[in-house]
Amino acid sequence: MDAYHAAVELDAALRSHGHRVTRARREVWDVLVGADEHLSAQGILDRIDGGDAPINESSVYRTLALFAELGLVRESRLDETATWELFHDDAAIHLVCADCALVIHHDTDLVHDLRRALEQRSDFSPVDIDVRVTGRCHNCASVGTQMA
Amino acid sequence: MDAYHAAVELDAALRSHGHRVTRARREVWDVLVGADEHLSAQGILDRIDGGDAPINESSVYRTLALFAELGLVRESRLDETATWELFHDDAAIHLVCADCALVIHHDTDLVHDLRRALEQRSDFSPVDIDVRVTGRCHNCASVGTQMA
DNA sequence: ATTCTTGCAAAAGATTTGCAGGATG
DNA sequence: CATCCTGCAAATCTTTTGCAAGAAT
Repeated sequence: MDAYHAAVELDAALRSHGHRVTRARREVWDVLVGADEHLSAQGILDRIDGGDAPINESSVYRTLALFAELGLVRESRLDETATWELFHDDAAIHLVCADCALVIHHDTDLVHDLRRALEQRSDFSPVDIDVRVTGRCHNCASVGTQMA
Repeated sequence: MDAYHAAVELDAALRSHGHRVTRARREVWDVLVGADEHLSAQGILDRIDGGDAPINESSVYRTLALFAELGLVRESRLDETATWELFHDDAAIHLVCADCALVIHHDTDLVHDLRRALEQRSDFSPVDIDVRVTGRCHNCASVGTQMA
């Protein structure tokens, strides 16, 4: 998503629900659009500080809550602190290295399989599927092997 | 797992790693063995209070951290507060109702499939797979239908 | 102009930590 | 009896909230 379309999307999403377009919201949005990873509230703040005038912590939280409500972002609680990323409706799952905390995005249609399987249950209608795999990335795994 | 075997397992796990068997650890363990759901630290405390002398909050946290380190329990962060349950190496995934917060445990070997698929990647060795599905349970889904 | 948002500071809630006394091996 | 654990209270950290001033429509 390029900057122009990102801005238009934010604008439309906000206005169509009667919300105002403010600097805080644009800044947070820009950071999320530019991020290749999920970011914590602090991570977002840090990346905004690098720019011009700072945005207050609480404004970031309020903005993220609003974005989530509008379906623009998704909140994860993979770790002790919450993180956010742009919403994307794909089959990505997260592979988290237990040693170095590297996060790999991995696409697999097993998520779709799982969704299909769940949809056949009469007692639960799935909406959101979140898969987190903990393990060891290539680097950390090979370090462990050398020590053995 | 009956009470006898549960006690023996805890005893062995602790002693084999040089840790002592204390009342706090037994109490927390008993609660977890008897629980049919994941419990928060507070939930564990509440269930202990019902018994005899109370156990301190911080002891519960320290105990849970130790249990997790020994692989006896698994910590989840499905919600804003962490919850714990006995470790069980099965294919259970969690179905969480977005409306009433009901949690359904669902067994599916798609988790094993996913593990197998991941093990073929050269760059990541999976250890733990955690699947959380948000959606609507039968009850809440039918309420939504009636309103439409 | 009106009402929505922000910044600030304080509050709230969960989890962690230091330390002295008590329990365990 | 030497050391590990616990309880207590205070600290820490993330997230939330009230309120007056500032910005957007």
